[in-house]
Amino acid sequence: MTPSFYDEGALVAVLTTQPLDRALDYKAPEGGCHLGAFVEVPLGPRKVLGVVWGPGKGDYDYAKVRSVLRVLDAAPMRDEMRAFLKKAAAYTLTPMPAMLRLATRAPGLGDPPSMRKVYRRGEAEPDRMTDARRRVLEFLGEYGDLAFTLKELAELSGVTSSVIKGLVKQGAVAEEDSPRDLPFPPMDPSRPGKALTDDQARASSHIAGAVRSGAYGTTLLRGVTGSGKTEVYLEAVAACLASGRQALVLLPEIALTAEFLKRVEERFGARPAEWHSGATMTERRRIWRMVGQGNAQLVIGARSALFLPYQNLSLVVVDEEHDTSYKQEEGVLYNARDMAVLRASLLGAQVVLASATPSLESWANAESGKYTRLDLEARFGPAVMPTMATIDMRAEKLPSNRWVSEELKRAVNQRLERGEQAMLFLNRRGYAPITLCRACGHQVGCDQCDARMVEHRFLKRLMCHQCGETKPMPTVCPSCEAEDRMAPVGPGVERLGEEAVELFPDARVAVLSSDMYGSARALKAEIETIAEGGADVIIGTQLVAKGHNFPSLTLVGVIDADLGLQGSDLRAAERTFQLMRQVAGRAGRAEKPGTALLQTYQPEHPVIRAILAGDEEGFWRAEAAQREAAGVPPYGRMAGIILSGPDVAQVFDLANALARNTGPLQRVGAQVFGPAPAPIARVRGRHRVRLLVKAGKGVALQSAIAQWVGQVRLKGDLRLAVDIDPQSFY
DNA sequence: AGCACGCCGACT
DNA sequence: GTCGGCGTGCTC
Repeated sequence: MTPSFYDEGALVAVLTTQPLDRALDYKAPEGGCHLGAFVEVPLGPRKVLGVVWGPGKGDYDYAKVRSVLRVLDAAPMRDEMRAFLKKAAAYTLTPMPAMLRLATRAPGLGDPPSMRKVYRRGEAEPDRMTDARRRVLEFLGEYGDLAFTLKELAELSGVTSSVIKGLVKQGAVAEEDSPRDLPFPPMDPSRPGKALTDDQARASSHIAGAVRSGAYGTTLLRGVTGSGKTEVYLEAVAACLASGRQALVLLPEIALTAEFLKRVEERFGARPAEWHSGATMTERRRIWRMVGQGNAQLVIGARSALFLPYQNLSLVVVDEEHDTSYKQEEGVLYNARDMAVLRASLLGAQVVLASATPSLESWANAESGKYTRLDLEARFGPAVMPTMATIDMRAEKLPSNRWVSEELKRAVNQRLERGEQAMLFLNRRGYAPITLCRACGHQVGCDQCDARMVEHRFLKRLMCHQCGETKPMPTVCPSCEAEDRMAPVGPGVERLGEEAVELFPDARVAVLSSDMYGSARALKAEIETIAEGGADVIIGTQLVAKGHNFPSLTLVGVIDADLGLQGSDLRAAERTFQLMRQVAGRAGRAEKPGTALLQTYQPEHPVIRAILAGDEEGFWRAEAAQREAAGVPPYGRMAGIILSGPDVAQVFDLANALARNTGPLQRVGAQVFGPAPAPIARVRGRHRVRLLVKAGKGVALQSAIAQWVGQVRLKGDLRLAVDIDPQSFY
């Protein structure tokens, strides 16, 4: 049993955020420290953040052991959180310091609570009363004992700050210090929620009961778009909050919309803590501290919100659980959906995985009984799932550089006549995916990566979708120097937008693509304007499929339904199925029934047929059988090893050395494939080589991989990253 | 991660 | 002779 308190001078092991491979011994500071305490320790000439991780090992020259400098003003990290970080690190093969960095992603953790001056009504009366002074005092009188900042008070009472300063001097206004990081307003779970159908009520009371039980459990909440998944899990959140415990709702970053937050605010009467990449440093610090003090009951956040220091977390909702953005693809490679389940299992908390189109992993876990499955079949309100049909593009005789078939064009025109919206979906950003020289056939590629550059006419530049590098559109071929022979090949949303303007001259056409707006905020504002009727024809990439509501949209045309089917990715079929279902789900959400038309060259393809038939169970079963036969996830295990460095030969030498010495892998019956150049073989000037490891389901893959890659030493600028359960195979 | 130490090329 | 390149190693 580890002691939970260390007296002054006792040896403690401190895990720091510095990339050392183990915790270092320190002496406990004056006054001692708790296990899990956030501390500042000396490391060489610097002071660094750390956490008291346990008793010191005592294997270091005692004369050299230094003392913890101070204990920070934050609640100690809980045992459960330390266990979570350890298990997550072991699972993802991430060094502990990197794991701790994830859990301390807020600035100024060591600072004392930051204060600011606030102003309220004072005891005294001013010597002379003026108009401006009267306005200030009347305003403060109206708000009783509330305090305001100088800026707020000046603006709200319509005076300059010097008037207030004058009143302070005379004691008519009191100036006091107040902590800058204020608690979040309490949520009120007793406010009435939306009326639930029987189906929804059953689901929500099941989850609420599980939350109250205080035991771990995961529920897969499956429901088509508009079936009321959000209402159901918000009721479970209400039950959790009502019992005085914390709840977390994870969303893909893009789905963290004002629309969603408004619903939450309406349900609980106050704004929850919002944790996302756009949050300012001040907001981050406030949320981190308040979550740790139990003064933020509900957090709505993107994946990293899972690493906040909750005190009594009892429910984690992972909305759109199939969304690939839950997988962090840089730095610490983790899947927030899986880590949510891990954290909850250590806590005795409930997880709700919500999706219209679950991942095959979650579907299989429900099939095997690891998760409880709840289905919401009835669509909320009068709308029904859209009618779906394919358009066989083999029969179409489209002129070159045209992508919209006659049939789709007619369908769009029909909607326009009725004053409804139509959407053309194409999952390709930019104007054209390829820029080709008509004289020599040269394709313009990125100088830093091996990716082709994509023309963005909107930006008047070529862009690399791998590294973001841009360059001006060349007028002379970089290869054969022929003049004015560079031509765009293939469709992108911008080009499709041009075609739509020609085909539908009287319609307002809007192109929605993530790179066309300066910020996520601007993009979300634009989506809202369009949803409210600001456009007749919407051209969009993948982002339109995620969570947003277009009430008068009744037709979705998928320009290239085959796009996701090619390629070697084992999840290609699943992705296409999910994306098509989600896009189709955009149509006809309100009173008007919708139609989805899929342009395809492979109308007989099993995935396309499954989408049309709406036979989801059939699709999952067929897909599951194929994956089981191939021994791939979720019926087998995989890991990717990405080696990178500035010199190709060196990177390949390292990869070959690994591929030759697979002893630790063979002992567990795992196979290695490769080395091969990664699909994008060069990114930002670094060459990338990939090895794939495949193993049986019950295999201790991580320890075998750790032993295996531990055989090589990384010299110079070579990097090795292990990706457990890779999502994309890049 | 930083920062020091140390071992080889072009300068005063 | 030395200034400085960045490869290697250490931090309790």
